[in-house]
Amino acid sequence: MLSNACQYAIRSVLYLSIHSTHEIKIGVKKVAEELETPQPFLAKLLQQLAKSNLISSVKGPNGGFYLTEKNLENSLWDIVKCIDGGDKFDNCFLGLSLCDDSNPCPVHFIVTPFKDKLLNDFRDKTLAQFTKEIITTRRVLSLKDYNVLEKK
Amino acid sequence: MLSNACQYAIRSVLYLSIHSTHEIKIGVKKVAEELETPQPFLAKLLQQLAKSNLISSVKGPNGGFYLTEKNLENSLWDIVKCIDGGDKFDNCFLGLSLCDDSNPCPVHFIVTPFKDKLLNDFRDKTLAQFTKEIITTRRVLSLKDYNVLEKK
DNA sequence: AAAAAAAAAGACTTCTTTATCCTAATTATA
DNA sequence: TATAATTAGGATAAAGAAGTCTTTTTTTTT
Ligand code: FES
Ligand code: FES
Repeated sequence: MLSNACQYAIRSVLYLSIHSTHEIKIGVKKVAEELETPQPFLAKLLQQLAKSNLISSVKGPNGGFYLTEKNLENSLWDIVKCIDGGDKFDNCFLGLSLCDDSNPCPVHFIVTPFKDKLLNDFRDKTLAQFTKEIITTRRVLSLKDYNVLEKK
Repeated sequence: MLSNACQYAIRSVLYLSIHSTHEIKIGVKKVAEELETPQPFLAKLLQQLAKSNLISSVKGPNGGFYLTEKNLENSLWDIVKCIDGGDKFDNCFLGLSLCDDSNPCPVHFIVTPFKDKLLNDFRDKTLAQFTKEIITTRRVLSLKDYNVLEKK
């Protein structure tokens, strides 16, 4: 559904949203390590997000990426739009050129409620809200330490 | 979610399920035209489906593809398994290496109910049942004539 | 002012998916 | 039996996505 790139981007922004502030900037290297994503590829994505003012960045020593209060007012949907484009959820699940209630494909009414719900969630919640939920409900952004935990 | 190839395959099988019988076989050319899919590409897919005994075929004049009673007992999921592989729905929506209730990503509990429902629908209904539904509820497999209809 | 650390930018490579083309094998029918 | 229609199979091409590498620019620190 979402491209690889977009998945990386979303997880990165959420990561920054949790761990960065204006004072604590985080470099690509760190983010890529924590999320286990290819570093140079992620760098491109963060650049693109920064260019679209979805995240903030500062060059030079102790520089890096971070989110401002304003950045936190954006939604996950803004990230998807930036990386994958805004028509990502418009397509018919079976590849019809148009997804439409009046010409529904055989799985249309199974798929659309879900798409609508997801789209709403992505569009209506700010990153700030989303992040708060992530923290209180202990959602994970990386399975980096999963094996370690299992070994215990 | 599903690959292009798999979407074509599903629509083709449903098309055959509606329009073909042992007596009425349908060639790739016809199917590709009706569904507006690239012909040689679709040919490959139908070959693959035939090889896996999901559809039947006969060569030569008046030959083509069709579904037997037995073919109709298969499910959409069988088609997905044949073309995209059986792990298609296992992946985490945000790209974590594992999708799992005990290490849920931020959208896990939004996404999984849908995936489960879809997977059940795909797995539990036979093509025969599915097709019956398609006919009684007038679902569409192609928007070939959509523009024509609009023009009227 | 120099050096070092980081992001920004662009060119390039690799991999996967999608799609096409050509030839062979099979079968009905004239 | 010859011919034509049609699937089967293999090789190849084109496009897009994913990922890498190198150079430039900016900024902090010494
Ligand atoms: S028409 Fe296929 S999902 Fe809406
Ligand atoms: S863990 Fe991400 S969708 Fe299940």
